[in-house]
Amino acid sequence: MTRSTGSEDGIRVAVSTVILTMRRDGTLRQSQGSAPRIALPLVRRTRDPHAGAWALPGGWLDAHEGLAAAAARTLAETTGLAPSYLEQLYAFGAVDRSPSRVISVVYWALLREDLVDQQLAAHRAAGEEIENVAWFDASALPDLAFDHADIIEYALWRLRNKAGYSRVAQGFLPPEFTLADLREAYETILGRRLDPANFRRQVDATRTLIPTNAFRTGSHRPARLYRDATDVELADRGPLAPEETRTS
Amino acid sequence: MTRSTGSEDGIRVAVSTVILTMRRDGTLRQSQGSAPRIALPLVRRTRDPHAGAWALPGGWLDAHEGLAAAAARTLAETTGLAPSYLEQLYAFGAVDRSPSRVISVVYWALLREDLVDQQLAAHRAAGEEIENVAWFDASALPDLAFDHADIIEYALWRLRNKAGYSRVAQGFLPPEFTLADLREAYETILGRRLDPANFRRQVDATRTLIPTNAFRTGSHRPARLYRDATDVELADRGPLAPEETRTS
DNA sequence: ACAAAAGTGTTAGAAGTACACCCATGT
DNA sequence: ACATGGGTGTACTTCTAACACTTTTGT
Repeated sequence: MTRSTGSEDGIRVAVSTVILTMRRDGTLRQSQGSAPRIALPLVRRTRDPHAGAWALPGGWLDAHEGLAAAAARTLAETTGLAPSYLEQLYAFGAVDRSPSRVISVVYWALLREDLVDQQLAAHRAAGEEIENVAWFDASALPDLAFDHADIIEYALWRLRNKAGYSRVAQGFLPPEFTLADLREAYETILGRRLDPANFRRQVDATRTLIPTNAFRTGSHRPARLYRDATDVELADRGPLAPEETRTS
Repeated sequence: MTRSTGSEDGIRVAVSTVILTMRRDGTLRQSQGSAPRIALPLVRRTRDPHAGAWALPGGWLDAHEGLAAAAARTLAETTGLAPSYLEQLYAFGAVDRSPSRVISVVYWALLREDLVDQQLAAHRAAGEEIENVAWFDASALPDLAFDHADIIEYALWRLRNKAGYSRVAQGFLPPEFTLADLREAYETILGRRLDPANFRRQVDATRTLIPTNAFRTGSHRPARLYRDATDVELADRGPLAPEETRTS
C-alpha cells in the first residue's frame, strides 16, 4: 500500500461482451435447415490498435454505469436486442494486452435465435448493413484484435461447461419450444448427439419445464410445446445477479 | 461509443483477495485438536470510507502490474506467504459500492495450513501483531466494509462448489499428506462427514495421487503418505492461468 | 487385550446409456 | 402405406452411499 489514491495512473476500464446465438446454416429456412451453429457479432476496428482487425463489441465503462449495464448497452448497440442470459465472464488485465493499460471486464450473453434471425432478416431486407458489424460462425473466426480470440474461446468453453449442469441452453430459445428444439440447442453447444429418449426423461426429471396444451404441427407427429416452469435463473450468474443485471 | 478515450473519468481499479486457509481450533496442538475451520485474514481500515471496519486485504492496481500479480502481492504483504492456489473470483463494479467509483477485481487464494500455522506462531512468539491484520473464522466475521461480506460469501460458495469437482482442497495441505488429511480438508470445506472407505476409492479412481513409501506414525495404525501425481492444476483457474499467475 | 484409525469387501439403490419398439401425423 | 420424428419401455452399466469387516498400531 504505497500509494493512497490510485487515481490518474493511466489505467482505463473497458467492457466487452461475447454475444452468442444459435443460427441455422442458410441464414433462413425458418423451420429446419441443416444443423445450427453458434454465431457471434464482431466489430471491425477503425482506430489504430489493431485497426482493420475484428474485435468484440464493447466500449469504455462510463463512470455512472454498472458493469453489467455497460455490457447490456453494448449488446443493444450491436444487435438492438436484450439478452436472454447475461453473465460476467472474466476480467482481463495483462499488462501487455494493449499498448495502453486497459482492464477489460468481459461479459457473455445469449440471444434468442428467433429474434436474432428476425433482426438480421430485417436489416438485410432494408439493405442496411449495420456499420462495421458482422456475424461470424464461432468455428470460423477472422483475425481478432488484442486477446479477443482467447476470450471467445473461453466464453465457448464456459457455455459448454455450463450446459452440462444448468439450463443455459434455453437462452437460445423462445419462451415456448419443443423438446426437440431444446435438445438441438444442447447438441449444438456440446457438439454431440443426444439420445432423444434419455434427454426427455432427464429434463422432466428436473421439473423445470411445464408442458403447455399447444403443439407444434409440422411434417410429422405434432410435438408438445413447453415453457419454463419457474422464475428461477437459468444458471447462477455470479455473486450478485440478478440485481446487477438490472440495467434500469 | 460516445467517448473515445475513456480516460480520466474518475474510475479506479483496485485488487482485493480473499485469502482462505484451514486452521485448527485451539491455535495450536500441532496434531489433532478439534475440527478445523476455514479462516481468513482481514485488515482494519484506518481511512474514512468505512474507517474502523474490517476489509479484505488489497490495494490499488499498479499501472505496470498484472491483476494476478497484484493479488499475489497483497497476499505476501498480508501473510508473507505464497499462495497454494490463486484464482480470479469476480470483478465488482456496482456504481454505489463505494463513495468514489471503484472497480474491484477480486481474487481468492488458498494457503497451506501448516505454513500459516507456522507463520502465525512465529509472529505470536515475537509478540509482534502485524499492523491492523487479524485472522477470523469464516463463520464468525466482524462488520465488514463495502460489499466485502458478499464477496467473502461468494468466495466460500465457490470453494465449496469447486471442491465438488476438482482437487482444490489440496491447496490447504502440504506436499505430502494422508488420505485422512485430505478427507478432513474436504469435510471442512463441505461441512459434512465423508465415508472414509468411499472417499479412498473415489480419490484413487482419479489417479491423481501417488502413494509414497512413507507413513505417518501416530497414535494408531500408520497411514500412508501421498503426494500429487501430476503437475496438472488443482482446478481450472480461468482462461489464461497458469500464465497470468506467474508473478515473476 | 483393547481402542481406534487404516484399509478392504459387499450390497442396494440411483443415475446414466443404449436401443427396441409403438404412436401420430403429412405426404 | 410409409417415412419420419414424437414418445414409451426396458435392460445394462456405472456411480454412489451405507456399512460390515479385517488389519495394524499405541497404550
